[in-house]
Amino acid sequence: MRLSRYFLPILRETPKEAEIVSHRLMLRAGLIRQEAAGIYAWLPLGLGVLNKINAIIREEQIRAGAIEVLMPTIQPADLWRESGRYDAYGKEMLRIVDRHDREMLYGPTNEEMITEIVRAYVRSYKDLPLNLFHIQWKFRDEVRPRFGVMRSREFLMKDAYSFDLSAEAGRHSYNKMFVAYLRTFARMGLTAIPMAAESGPIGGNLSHEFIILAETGESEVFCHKDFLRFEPPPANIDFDDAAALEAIVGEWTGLYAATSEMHDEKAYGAVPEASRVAARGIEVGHIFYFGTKYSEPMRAVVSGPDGKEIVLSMGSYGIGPSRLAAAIIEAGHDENGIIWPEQVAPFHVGIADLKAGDPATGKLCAELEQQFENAGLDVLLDDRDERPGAKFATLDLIGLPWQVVVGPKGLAEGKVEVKQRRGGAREQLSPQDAVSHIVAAVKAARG
RNA sequence: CGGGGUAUAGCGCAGCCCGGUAGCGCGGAAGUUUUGGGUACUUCAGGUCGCAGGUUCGAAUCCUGCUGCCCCGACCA
Repeated sequence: MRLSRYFLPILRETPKEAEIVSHRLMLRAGLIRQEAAGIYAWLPLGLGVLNKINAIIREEQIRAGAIEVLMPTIQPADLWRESGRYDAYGKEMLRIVDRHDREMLYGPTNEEMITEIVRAYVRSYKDLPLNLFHIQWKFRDEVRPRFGVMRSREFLMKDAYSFDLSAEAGRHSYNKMFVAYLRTFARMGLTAIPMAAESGPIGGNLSHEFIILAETGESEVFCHKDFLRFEPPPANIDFDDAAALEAIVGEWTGLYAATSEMHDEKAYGAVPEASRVAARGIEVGHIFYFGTKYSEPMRAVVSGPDGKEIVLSMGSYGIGPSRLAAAIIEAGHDENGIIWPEQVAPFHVGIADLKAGDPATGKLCAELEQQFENAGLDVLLDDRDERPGAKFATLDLIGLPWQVVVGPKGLAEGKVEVKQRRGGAREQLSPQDAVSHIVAAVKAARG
């Protein structure tokens, strides 16, 4: 992609409404634009990140056996009357009336709808277990949206819903998602720690929040230091091996970890002092097992082997991709801008043509661009007629993991400068070495 | 929803107290200059001063009402 033909509205100054670093950088780097309180448009660079996050989530959901669907944003109120949540939900639910005076709502979540779908088609125990997920925009009319897309009213959400014949099978489904989440966040370059959680308005009795540590996190968290060294489960894990999954979950829940709401001073005190971590965290995922909370009132049942009716056991599993984009920035930035991990970077490499219009630098830049693209990397070529300083500042701000600087000085010696955004290390390499070096590094990071 | 702010050019702000018809920096356009870490200078374009009403010869400025947005708290993926 040529920057001269792209849409990258970067801001030199920080809009005053942005308090936390991810919000500031998302506005400055041209990722998002606020359209109303807690409602954002995603600009090309931001959408690029969001799509990469979604792709990782989708891959890991499918790996764990979940199947993708897409449910609407607008739902009929009657569905929510069945579960009793229409009156229970309160003002956070955006209620709307259509031209026929039918009561509708902009969905804050989809348990009722997925239960309606499953009960309509699934009649036999042979059709289970089933886990359906979707990635869709949701709306919660927060009293006070803030921190940009970290706590917005409209937000993108991956939600998976599991259906099982028994609580025990439901537990296995829960564990599948638990393990999938460990892999998902690790692949985004994040260390997410599962913490015991309140199940809130969704209901249920088994629940974990996945929290990443960040100074600007919204909640106070306490955990054992060893979590920061845990390795995520491998890609070839057998999701049908219930015992193996239970062992992994056991390992990841064996050490103390809790948010302030669930904090137990006594249990935390039992952790050796040198291993205690008290920090702030951002919730990026939340999983629940809630049994028959919705299937019972909504009559989601199947016939068992003996012909008797079985009420389905359910769980739901959320990840907020839009919030994750901000969380990843909170976890990776410096004074100059964003530092994207390779796996979610909107472009893997940025090429700066320091003398746009010069035939020699232009030719080499075009060749480099082509070679990176041939290797499957996403490339942004800054071919604008700008001063070198402006190009360096732009590349640092938007945080692409690798920068290749092509200028007349280096070219005279047959070299280009390769800079790694994280850490800032720079070296002079031949164009060929630059390509192979970066391609190898990106492939290694992608795993 | 309680408390506190704020609204003037794309962004950041001054002007308001003491009413006289709008300004600065950045950004944008044109040009000169510069050429490896947001260069310097010149010129230009761009604003129903959030909206509605009122006071006044005259309102960005004073008064009333409304709305948007932000911050603190409570709440929350």
